[in-house]
Amino acid sequence: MLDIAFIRSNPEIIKEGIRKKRMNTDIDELLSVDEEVRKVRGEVEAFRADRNRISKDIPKLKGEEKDQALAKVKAAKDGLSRFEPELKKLEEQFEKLMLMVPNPPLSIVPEGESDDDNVEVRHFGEPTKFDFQPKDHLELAESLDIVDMPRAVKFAGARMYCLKNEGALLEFALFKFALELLVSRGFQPMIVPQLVRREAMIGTGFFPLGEEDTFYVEKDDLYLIGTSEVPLVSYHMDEILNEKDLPKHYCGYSSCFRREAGSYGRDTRGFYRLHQFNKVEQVIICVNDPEVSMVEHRLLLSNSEALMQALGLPHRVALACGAEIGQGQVLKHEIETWMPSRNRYSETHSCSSLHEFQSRRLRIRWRGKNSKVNYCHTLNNTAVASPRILIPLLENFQNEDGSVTIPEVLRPYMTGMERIEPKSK
RNA sequence: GGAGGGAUGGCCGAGCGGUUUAAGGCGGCGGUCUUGAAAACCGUUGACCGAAAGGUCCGGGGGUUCGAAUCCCUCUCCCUCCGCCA
Repeated sequence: MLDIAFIRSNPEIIKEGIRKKRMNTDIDELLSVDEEVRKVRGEVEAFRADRNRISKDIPKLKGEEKDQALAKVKAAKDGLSRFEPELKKLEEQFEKLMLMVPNPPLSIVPEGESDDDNVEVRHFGEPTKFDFQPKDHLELAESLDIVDMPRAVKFAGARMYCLKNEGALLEFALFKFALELLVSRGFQPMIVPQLVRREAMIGTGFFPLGEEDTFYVEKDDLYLIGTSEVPLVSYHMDEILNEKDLPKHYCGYSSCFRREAGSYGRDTRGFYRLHQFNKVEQVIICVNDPEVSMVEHRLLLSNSEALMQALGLPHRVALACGAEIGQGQVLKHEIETWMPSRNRYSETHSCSSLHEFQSRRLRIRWRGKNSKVNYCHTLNNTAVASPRILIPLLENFQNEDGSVTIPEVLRPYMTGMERIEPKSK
């Protein structure tokens, strides 16, 4: 959510942001409702002021004077009953429209229509060359006996899977490694609720636009999170934080659930697009200074790059173009990792700055030395998400004999194992 | 699931129909003192909308009343006991 005062005085900046993000939000409608709300609110407040002023004197009055005062209050109340329902209706409409307004992207965000227009910032390593015919990750995983998709689909439906044997161990190894790396860099590890209230979904900006992509538990009116960003940011909802306690650096581990509505038939093979996966996510809450949050953004990015470098996975860092940036984000970098079977770099990490977008919705504020209260900035980035990360890991580190070499940094978490060997059938 | 109790400013906590303009404490900020700090003392300090006048906010929503933090209904959450259970 943005500041209505800012929208009011800079509608062209908002409209330009909408254009750059290739969205279609009607700002003029919002502004006209805003004007109407303020007009009607003025009426209502005048009647309320009347009522309050007259009521105050009533206990002191007697007889005819009292009757006159009561009549005046009645007139004010009649006025209120005329305008209050209208105000309420307008305010509801206003709130609804405010939730739709996108955060304008920073000027450094490139123009573009799709991820083909993302701009590479730097890269690590080179696309892997094979002197044999490489297998894709699903073939590898099946021959290594570390996955069972058909059985998962049998009892849980499409886009479901079971990781087994070294696959299950590998996932735990990745998460343990990621958590230890982040903890060593001062991030606070968190295990968080994976079912949340609607408020948290709206507050973090996933609703109302992303509602179709979310699993809903109707009986308890709770939603399954699509990322631990939701609980980690909502954690400080309705709080006023002290400047000395900022920035907050969190790393949360959770399962993530996504309906992937509208993606039928896309990325159906293997580990790329699934209804459920696990992820270590980084979240930062800091003061609302764009320069400070830019420094934090770079920190988030560098953490994930360090992790990918330690794993030895070839990847590139790309600046996401306008159309690829979500409603609330002002800046997004992706880490795209080389996936031989796709013969391209594909997204494994998404690093976002949201400025005040989430903190305004969740009322997360901070108090500075001058006692002034401001909204915070929030940021987030993937540390590692599995099984998607297993695509480049299995594919890039496969050997001609069908085995897969385990990255050295993960071996301590896998009883020293160096390779996963194919199982003979 | 059953029975009771509760939710008040950044935090703790009083108030239970009209000088509440929400007491008091803690914390924050400013000052005195000090080489500096601590302690002590003095002052100051709720959030939101509005250009202002003013208005709104005592968990959310609704109601009673001339007037509600205060009374009634309802929802959510927390605590205690019982039941069930990992």
